[in-house]
Amino acid sequence: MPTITLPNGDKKVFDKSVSAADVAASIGAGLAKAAIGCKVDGELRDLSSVLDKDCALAIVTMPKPGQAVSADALYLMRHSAAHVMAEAIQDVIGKDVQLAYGPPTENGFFYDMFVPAGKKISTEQFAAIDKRMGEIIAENRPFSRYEVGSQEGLSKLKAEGNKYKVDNAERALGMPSSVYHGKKAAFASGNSAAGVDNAAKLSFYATGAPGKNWEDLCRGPHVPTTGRIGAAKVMSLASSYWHGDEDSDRLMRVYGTAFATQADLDEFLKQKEEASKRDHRVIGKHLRLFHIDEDVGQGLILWTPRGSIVRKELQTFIAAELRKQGYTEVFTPHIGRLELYKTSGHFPYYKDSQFAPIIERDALAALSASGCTCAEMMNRVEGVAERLARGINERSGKEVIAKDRIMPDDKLVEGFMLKPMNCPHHAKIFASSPHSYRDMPVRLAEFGTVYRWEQSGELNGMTRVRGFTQDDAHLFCTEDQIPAEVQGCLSLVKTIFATLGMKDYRVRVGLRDPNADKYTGSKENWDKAEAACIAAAESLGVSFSREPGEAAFYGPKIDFVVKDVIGREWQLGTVQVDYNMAIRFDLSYIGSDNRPHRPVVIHRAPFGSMERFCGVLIEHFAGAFPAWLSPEQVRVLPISDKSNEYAQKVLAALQAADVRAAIDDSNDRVQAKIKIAADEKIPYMAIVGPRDAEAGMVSVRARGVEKDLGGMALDAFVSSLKSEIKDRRAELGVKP
RNA sequence: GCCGCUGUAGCUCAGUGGUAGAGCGCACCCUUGGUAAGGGUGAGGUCACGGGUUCAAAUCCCGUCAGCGGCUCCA
Repeated sequence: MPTITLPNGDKKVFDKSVSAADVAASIGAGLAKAAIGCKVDGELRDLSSVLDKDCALAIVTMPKPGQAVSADALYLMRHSAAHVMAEAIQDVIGKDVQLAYGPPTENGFFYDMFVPAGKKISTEQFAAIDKRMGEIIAENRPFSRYEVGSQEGLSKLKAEGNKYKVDNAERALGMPSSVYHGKKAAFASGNSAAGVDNAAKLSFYATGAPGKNWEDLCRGPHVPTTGRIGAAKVMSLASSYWHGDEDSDRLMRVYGTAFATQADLDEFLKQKEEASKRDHRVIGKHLRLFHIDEDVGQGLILWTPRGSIVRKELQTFIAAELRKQGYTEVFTPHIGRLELYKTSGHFPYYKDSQFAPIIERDALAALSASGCTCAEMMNRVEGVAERLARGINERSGKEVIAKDRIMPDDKLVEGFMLKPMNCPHHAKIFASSPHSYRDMPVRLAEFGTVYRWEQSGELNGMTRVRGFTQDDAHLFCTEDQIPAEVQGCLSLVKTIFATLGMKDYRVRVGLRDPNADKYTGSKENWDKAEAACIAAAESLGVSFSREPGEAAFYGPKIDFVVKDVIGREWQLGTVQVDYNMAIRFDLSYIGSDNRPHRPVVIHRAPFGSMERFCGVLIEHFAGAFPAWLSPEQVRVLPISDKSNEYAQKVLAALQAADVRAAIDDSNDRVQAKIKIAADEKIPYMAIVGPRDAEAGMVSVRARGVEKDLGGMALDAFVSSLKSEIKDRRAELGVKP
């Protein structure tokens, strides 16, 4: 006798168990028709779910025309569309394509599958797959759920010979996987297979009739019939790894999406296309902001004159803020000896993500004379590295700290490394002179360029590169100073985001994993540092997430993350507390007790890197920078040659006021000049003709405004613009 | 690094086995025009690079490099 509570609070009592569809029908024919699923006590379920006890029920419906589709409805459609796509692919490519895992995602769904050798899925088959999906949807076959006992289900899947589905089933049953033994196997529960109760069920969904139509192991839920999938489309291909484990099987991931209506799908595709026009790689080329040249190398940014202005303005801006906060500026070279990185721990441990060492000339000549090949040379370098990694002195057999691990008579190949981080150089500056507690904190800032060997497939415009300049600083402070210093770093980030009008970011506070013991430093220190990070994040006034396990092994951190136009997330600013570096470099300061103490180091980069930040900023503004950042702030447009002379006078006045201005004295008509300047996102146009010349005026146009603002006296225009630039205003505000 | 796709003029792209194309941009000429592209003429290409198949390759095949979308990674 279940009592069903509806979202509006109404209660319905039934004298026997009913399905959610029955309940919908009892409310109204319209609801029954629109229903595609339900939520029972907050859990999304099939519409056919049987309700045999009291519960709260909400019916999930297709939207009415003009109504927004609910996230639950989209989830059901996309989860169902993944089945339809998988069936279509098996029809088009072959039944021997083995399905692995196919969940809904933020904008659609994907299905990972193993494609046997000799077969492949390519975009050329998309049309055929789409067509077959359309047919399956048109057939309006029911999604039929059936359950079998766990042992029976497992035998069934094993007989089908698809180890991925066996793995899924075992995970669903809380068993350790019998087929996957990779590095991510640990998450399976500790139950033994023998302990699994056959009363536990596995659910399957047939797209049609069980035993007759296509089916898949799946926990559901789904829409009632394929026809309830409004519109679906296969989107793209990628490779993926089973369990995300790169040592494991490589799978093919097929992405698709589904929407309630074809119009929604078309709108989604259109939005994607519009977003791609804001892409910093597209705008950067069009506005000549940066260039990447094959001959220079992938992931290496060439800042063109226009882009360099944007970067320089940002650097000038932040440098002024740093002076206010008592930073001192330093300069350090782009390379350092391997010794330095043995101390810091960058070499050899992270050699896969660094450029190969630069071997000294004499060593290179000696190696070359002895017939040493390049490969052997690396072995010589890395042979040392291996002994270092073992941390054992081969003679004494004792464990030693990093620097002492090299035996004095070791025929070490000397060399340098392109710096992957600035901190070792800064640590050496700190160590170069004694410090009293009275000097602390010592804040060393540098726009330091670092180089990292990112995997080629990971490179992306300005946002993921192999050489980049961090607006880096290291704050050497006492334990007590951590909260105030972290606070200061965050206020810097806040100032930057506020000045640029960036509101759409999220903040992650990386904390210890409570169950791991990989962390450097005492528990008490960590507690204090974590509390300082959380308090600082709270003071930002924006929501943030606490992420246990996301701390670096050397300390907690606060990261600022923004999305690009395609929806990918990029980390920009970061603040990290580090207990480790001072130990590695044996840094100290003299306390009031006249004894040496360990400082704590805070690494921080409010922009993150100039490259990534500018890339994100280009997309944020769609290339339409505020006046203070614009490479060209005003373009002077003479009506005709007859006004060129006055235009030159206007240009000179602007330049004398440090305004970045240019003149368009081509023989285009003024209409064309306006179009060109608008395309180039120039903030202001000063149009001058004989009338303006006579009155000492300019006719002003502001970017984004359909018609001209009217005439202004030249000096009023210049001074108004100057103050807008000086104040770094985010909006264009010059008005007659 | 992995999977799929792509690489033709400075830019955006057409060209699918038979003499390399368009628009924009650029140069020059005409036009001297008051608010989102006036007109004409012209220059510009080892069709990413290296092999192969073929009488013949931008086009088909193999390899390399680079770009794009994902995966993995990101001290």
